[in-house]
Amino acid sequence: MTIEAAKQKSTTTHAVDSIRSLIFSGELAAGTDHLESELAERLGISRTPVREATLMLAQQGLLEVRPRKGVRICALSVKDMEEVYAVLTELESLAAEDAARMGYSTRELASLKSAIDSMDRAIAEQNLEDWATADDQFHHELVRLGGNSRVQAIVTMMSDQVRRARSITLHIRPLPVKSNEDHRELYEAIKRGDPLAAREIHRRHRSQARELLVGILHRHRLSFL
Amino acid sequence: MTIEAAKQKSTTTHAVDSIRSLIFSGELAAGTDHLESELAERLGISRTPVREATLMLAQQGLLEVRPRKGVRICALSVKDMEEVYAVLTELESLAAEDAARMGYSTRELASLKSAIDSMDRAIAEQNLEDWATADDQFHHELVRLGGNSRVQAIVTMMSDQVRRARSITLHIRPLPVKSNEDHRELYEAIKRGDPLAAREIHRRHRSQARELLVGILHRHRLSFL
DNA sequence: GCATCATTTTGCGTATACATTAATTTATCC
DNA sequence: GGATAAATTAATGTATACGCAAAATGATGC
Repeated sequence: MTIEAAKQKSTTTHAVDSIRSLIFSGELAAGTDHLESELAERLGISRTPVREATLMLAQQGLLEVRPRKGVRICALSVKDMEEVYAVLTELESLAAEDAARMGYSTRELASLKSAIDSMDRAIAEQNLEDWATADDQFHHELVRLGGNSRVQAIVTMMSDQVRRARSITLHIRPLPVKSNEDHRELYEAIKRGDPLAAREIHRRHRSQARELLVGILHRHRLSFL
Repeated sequence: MTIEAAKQKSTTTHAVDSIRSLIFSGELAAGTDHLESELAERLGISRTPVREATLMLAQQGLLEVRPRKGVRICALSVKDMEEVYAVLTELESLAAEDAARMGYSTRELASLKSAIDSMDRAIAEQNLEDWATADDQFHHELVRLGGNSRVQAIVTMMSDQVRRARSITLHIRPLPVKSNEDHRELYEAIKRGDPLAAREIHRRHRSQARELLVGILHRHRLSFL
């Protein structure tokens, strides 16, 4: 572990991080309402940074500000997940295409490779949490390599929503073995500089992931989470 | 014109709108810095709603909050415009595809058609401002018909950036005649329910628009605006 | 007993006050 | 004269105070 100066965050930043965590951990459950004053007290800070934090999180689609009713944590319907997956499919495919066009060296692709290896290991050990973490890392690396900062920002936002849904669905879906074959194939396409192949491989990958997830949600009657 | 109750906006909302306008009109020029207190005084309000507004606008990519230096209005480099166009190309093409899949009636496509007609008229009259307005309307309608609310939100954000660049480039570029042929062709594809054609037509359209704009920016040495 | 109106409470939006820290200026030392 | 350090200023981040409007509660009339 690296030694880092304890970077002092502003209270507003702390509020953003804390509220995000509370949402992801489910302590602020989807669909529930929470007053500014309640959140402020919970975090031991005043309403001002809480307000600023909620405004930002609202822009990010994690909650809704409803005057006098408190902020409502966004519930994710199946339609929401379909929307999110559609956006991710498009933008990550673009990133894959762009990444393949960049002519990255093996060294520059090391972190992508490393993410894939981590996923392999996690699957071998049947450790779903590790797999999910590595999967996040893979997708994050992919868009980083794509080099479009706006795509990165959007994908990060959308990935947040996927992560929320996945915390529910992770344990009721099959081991994502095929998923990893796709990732390797994509890695190869990027390494050999084949933009169109990279694009199509990832597009297919995301489509299948989308259908898998939507299928699960429907079968388990998880229309909202 | 419909009679509407003058909806009373909150001061924060007013601040967001005002600062946006000031940015679009160029009164807050790209690359310039502005203190919270300066903006507050300018708008005749306190710092609180200004802060909230700037935080939101920062999330939307229109400005950057730089502690102790004031907020900096984002300058758009050629790379920025390329990024924006890349995102728009992907997401609008998706919207076109989805719209074609919806099986909309002629009546439901009326506003799209109307936008195209407005563009035709504007071109005939060589009225570039009207053309730009109609073009915005067209793209807005297109993503609305696509039915993905996240795509709509993202495209709206990106369109803001295009609009800023366009206010500079509008008068130094050729009359967008070809552009309108594309729009008609897309309209037809959506009407007859041909998703793949709709997707490809719009993709091509956006690619060309992107190359046109980037070419202009380069030729005129407009690396930043 | 129910509806309507008055009253009270609550939560939010905004302003303001205050503390903190970065930037700037000034003074001092070599 | 230049550099360094102290002092001052300035801008932000945060807390608090306040007024208003919506919701909730209670009272009154029928």
